[in-house]
Amino acid sequence: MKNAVGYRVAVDQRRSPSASERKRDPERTRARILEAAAAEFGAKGYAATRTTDIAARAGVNKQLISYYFGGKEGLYKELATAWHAEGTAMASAEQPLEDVVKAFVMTTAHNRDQGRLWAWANLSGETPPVDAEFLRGQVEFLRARQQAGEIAADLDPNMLLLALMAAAAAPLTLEQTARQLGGEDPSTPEFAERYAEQLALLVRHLR
Amino acid sequence: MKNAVGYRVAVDQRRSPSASERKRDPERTRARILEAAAAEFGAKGYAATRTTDIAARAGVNKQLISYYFGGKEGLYKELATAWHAEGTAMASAEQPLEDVVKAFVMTTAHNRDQGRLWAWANLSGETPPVDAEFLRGQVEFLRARQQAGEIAADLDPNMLLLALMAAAAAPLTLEQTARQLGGEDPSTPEFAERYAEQLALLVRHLR
DNA sequence: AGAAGTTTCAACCGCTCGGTTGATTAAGTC
DNA sequence: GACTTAATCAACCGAGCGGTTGAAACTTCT
Repeated sequence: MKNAVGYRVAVDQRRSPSASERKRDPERTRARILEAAAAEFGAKGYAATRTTDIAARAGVNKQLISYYFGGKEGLYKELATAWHAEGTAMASAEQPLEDVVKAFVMTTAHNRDQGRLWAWANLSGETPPVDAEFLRGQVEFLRARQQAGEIAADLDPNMLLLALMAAAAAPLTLEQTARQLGGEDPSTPEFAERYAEQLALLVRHLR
Repeated sequence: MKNAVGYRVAVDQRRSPSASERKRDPERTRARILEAAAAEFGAKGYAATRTTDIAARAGVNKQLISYYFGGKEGLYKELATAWHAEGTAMASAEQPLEDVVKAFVMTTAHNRDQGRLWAWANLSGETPPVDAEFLRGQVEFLRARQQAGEIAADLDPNMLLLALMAAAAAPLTLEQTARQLGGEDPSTPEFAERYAEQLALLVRHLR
């Protein structure tokens, strides 16, 4: 079982009091910390995040961060090296490109914390937690769609993927500029919906 | 006269020794600090930047940051509220859209520090240092191009601008992902050139 | 040249923050 | 129920960082 952040949680259930009412529950604590950390790191970036804030949000003592993850950095790394499963799945099918792009946007719209983490990592020069596997798959997908005549032949799949990913993540990565632009809040599901629609429209013009 | 960062420098020249050989030169010092700060803030973001590093890079004593800018935050704000002149100019003409997009990419390719600063600001939730004026101008430009039949009628200029800006800045904001993608260094002028070409190609398909 | 003001610097200060320590409490074991 | 082990917490610690201080070095003015 995985929680929102993608971590194993409460695997074995053999003790009497049900997991939810136990006073001490390491799995739950771990999960809480991870969730809080994703939110904090996502919101402020690694350097500006305070371990105290993570602990407070998780409702636990800050020492537990060291206890479970070996400190701030360990916690961050755990977060960074672990979400692969989520996004990877949705790729590679024979769906039309526009649907894939739409899904892309909606994925970033939920999982905002993950997406922002990815953006932070990119800016700070870390190798972001997206395996090359996934990227290659997406490029191949684009190439296939191109061969199928769904994308103009003069476009380089690599470059196109880069542009599309950036565009899809724009409501996250350029949240403030987006807000300046339309006056509305780009973090709402409604905005994501409309934006996804527009991007889909855009790629439809690429054939 | 303005230096690379856009600040007034060496305004009056009435003292005997030429500015370049003076031992003490407040304008030069200010300019050096600003340049170093842009590089450091751009590279690591506000929180992770150390004033010591800025001073070292500028080759001056760190106290001068307080002396001239009232501390780290003052320095940052100075940097943030000041570059308008640069980008604003290049907009609004009657050029074809593809050329504008190309120029967009190339602008981010030079001025990397400024662009990264903008990206950091966006992520950290500050209102980024691009005045609404400029953005409105760009939207109007897109609308005009649309009316001229250069862009499909079903696209919303606001959304399109957001997507295009994100895409144009991708080699900056998604530098690491871009590197993973093509194996090559996305910070080189050559890459920017090719990427700009591709984006231009892309928008050409939007009509 | 000498005074006055400006610019620069080395040393220092206080605070914040991540991490550690050692005690306390709950859970599992026999 | 005693004993062992795991989980949690409050208090403390040292490093690192941004900022301040006070004096020295340079410029300008008269």
